[in-house]
Amino acid sequence: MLDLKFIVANADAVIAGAAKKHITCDVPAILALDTERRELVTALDALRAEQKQAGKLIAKADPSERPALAAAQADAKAKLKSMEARSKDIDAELKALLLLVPNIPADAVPEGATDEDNVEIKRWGDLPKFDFAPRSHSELGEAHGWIDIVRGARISGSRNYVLIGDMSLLEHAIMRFAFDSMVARGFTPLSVPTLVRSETMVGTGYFPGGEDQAYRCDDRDDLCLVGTAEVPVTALHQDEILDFEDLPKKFVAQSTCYRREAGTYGKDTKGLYRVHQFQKVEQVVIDVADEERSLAHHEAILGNSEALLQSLELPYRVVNVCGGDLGQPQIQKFDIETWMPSREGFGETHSASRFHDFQSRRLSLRYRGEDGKVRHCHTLNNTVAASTRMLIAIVENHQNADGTVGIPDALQPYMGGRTVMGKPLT
RNA sequence: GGAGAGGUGGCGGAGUGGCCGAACGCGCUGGUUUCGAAAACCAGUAGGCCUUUACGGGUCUCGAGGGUUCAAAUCCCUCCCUCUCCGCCA
Repeated sequence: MLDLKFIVANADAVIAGAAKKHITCDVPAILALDTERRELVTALDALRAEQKQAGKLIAKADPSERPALAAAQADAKAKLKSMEARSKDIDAELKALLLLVPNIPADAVPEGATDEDNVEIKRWGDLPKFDFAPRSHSELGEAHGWIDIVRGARISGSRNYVLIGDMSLLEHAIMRFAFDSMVARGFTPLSVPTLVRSETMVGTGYFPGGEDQAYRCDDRDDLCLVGTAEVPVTALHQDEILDFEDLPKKFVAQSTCYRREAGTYGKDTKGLYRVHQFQKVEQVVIDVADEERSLAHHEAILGNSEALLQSLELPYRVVNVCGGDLGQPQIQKFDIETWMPSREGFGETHSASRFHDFQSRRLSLRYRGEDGKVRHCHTLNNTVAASTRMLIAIVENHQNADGTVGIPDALQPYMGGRTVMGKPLT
């Protein structure tokens, strides 16, 4: 959410920002409502002041005079009531409109409509050259009995899976390696709820707009399953005023992630690429409202994930996500795409976002600055490792001609010291 | 799921209709004192909104939302949350 005062003062920039993101929002309606709101609040406050004074006079007056004085307040009372009702309506309308205004993308965000317009800014690693026909992770998974899609679907419907044996171990190995490496970098490990109130989904910017992508419990509980630990972690200090000495706060959390993937029928149906549930280690940074510091954090959290991919010996590229492919809340986003031989291309594995105070304003996440002033924090986050897409990349990139898979050095300690998984396929 | 208790400022904790945005204590900040520190003493110390060049003024908020009243932290209703006991349970 943007600051209403900021929108009023910078309406053109807000409109231009929304256009760059290809998102529609009604700024003129917001301006009109705000004008009405100001006039109303001024009048309302004056009336309330009168009312309070009158009340105090009644308290001091002789009891015999009270009924008459009280009766004289009837008009003011009625007027107050209708003004308050109107005021509440305006606030509600304004809030609803405000929640739909997107954050303004940074100048460095490229113009564009879809992910095809994202701009590659970096490439690392040599693409694997196979002197045999490489197998997809689905083929390897099936041949080794590592992945069971059929039973996954039988239990839980399409886009569900069961990992078996070494594949399950490898999943745990990746998650633990990712988690440990972030703790080693000074991030505070967190175990958080994956079931959150819809209010928290609004606070982090997923609602309104993303309802179709989230699983929601039934009406008995107003709870949603999160699509990422970003949600509970960013919301950890909501409604608080933090001390600037305690910032930045850097968190790492592993969680199960649930995604409905509505509207993706027929897309990426094979294998583990697009699934309803996976594990993910996520990094979140909360800091003071300083653009330079936010930028530095953004580079740092991007670097953290790059380091992970490098130690897993996986080729990847970094793209600067274009305006049209940016979500409503982000100032800027860098995606890391890791090479996946079966796709004969790079597949998105990481997403590093910078929000400035967009989320913290919704969450009422603030800090007291050195000057004593209270401001909204800046927030950022990035994937460290998402289980299924990492599994795809590792298994496909490190496969051998005989169908075995080399375990990257970094993961070997987490795999009982083994260097290879799977028996040679005939 | 059943029964009960409770949600007040950074924390503890008063306050059961008007003088309460809120006693008192702790904490924190500034000052006095001191060679320095501690202690003591004095002062200050929530946030949102409107208004004002500024100083300031006004208003709202005592878990959330409604209601009663001239007037609500205080009375009534609904919801949320926490705690205790019982039941169930990984």
